[in-house]
Amino acid sequence: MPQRKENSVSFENEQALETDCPFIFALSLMGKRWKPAILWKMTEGIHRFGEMKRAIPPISEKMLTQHLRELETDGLITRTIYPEMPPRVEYALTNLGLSLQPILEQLNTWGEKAKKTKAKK
Amino acid sequence: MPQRKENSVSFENEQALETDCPFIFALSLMGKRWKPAILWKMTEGIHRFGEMKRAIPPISEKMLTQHLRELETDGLITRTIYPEMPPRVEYALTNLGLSLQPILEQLNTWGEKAKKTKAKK
DNA sequence: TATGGTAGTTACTAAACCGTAAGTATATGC
DNA sequence: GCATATACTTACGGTTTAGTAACTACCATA
Repeated sequence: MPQRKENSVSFENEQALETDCPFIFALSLMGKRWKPAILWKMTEGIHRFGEMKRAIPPISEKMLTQHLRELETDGLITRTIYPEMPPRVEYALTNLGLSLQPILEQLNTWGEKAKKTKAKK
Repeated sequence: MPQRKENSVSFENEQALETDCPFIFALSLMGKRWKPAILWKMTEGIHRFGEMKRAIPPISEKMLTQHLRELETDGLITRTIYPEMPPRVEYALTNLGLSLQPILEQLNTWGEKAKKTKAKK
């Protein structure tokens, strides 16, 4: 879904970095654009497309769909369709997604500290 | 240095996200492109421009400079110039930068786990 | 028959990012 | 006088990402 040309230098660089550094691989899964916000909201108990759209105001439907799909194929969330009318689709964190939570919290705390440090200057 | 047009929607979205989420703010400081790799190498004792260039092979000089500058203005590293010939410049982690280290390690561990999870499918 | 609600998809365009290659300054060694 | 070394800077153009707006499908209700 990230529409890369497979022979571009950027593509090759990214491959190389992700291959020999699990940390960069981790960031490629959860560190992109709206993904942190989505994961955050999910830990707060938000599970449906429409709810997320309202909870993360400036996100567009396109971006929300795209990121949810990627999180799904990367094994961080699951997607369950309930064949009702109007349709209902629910997203839930997998064990892998859940195991990220404590790290998210720590980075959050670090971010607060960094913000203060920066503000002082 | 991230050359944003201040009236673009992307710019406004990013501002909004960083303002109300310290986590996304944190990612904006250390989660971009080559920054993790740079920070990683610095914790391993690499302090000079040329060393980093060699330690992170596919990085270009332009990107290395750009990221070092951003890390500096964000308070994660310091830059010290020694007026010698040929010139010598040394980079070091600040306390804020150092305090990131345990989190980097955890994300690294998580990345390894995620990689295995993905490989199984 | 028209409206509303869910959960999307698609085409188009604007913005941001990244890599390449060339150039800067200074001094030492050959 | 030319190459080498360090640590950059700049212009340019291609690549990638993000946002907008319009559109889809299904059924229930008024």
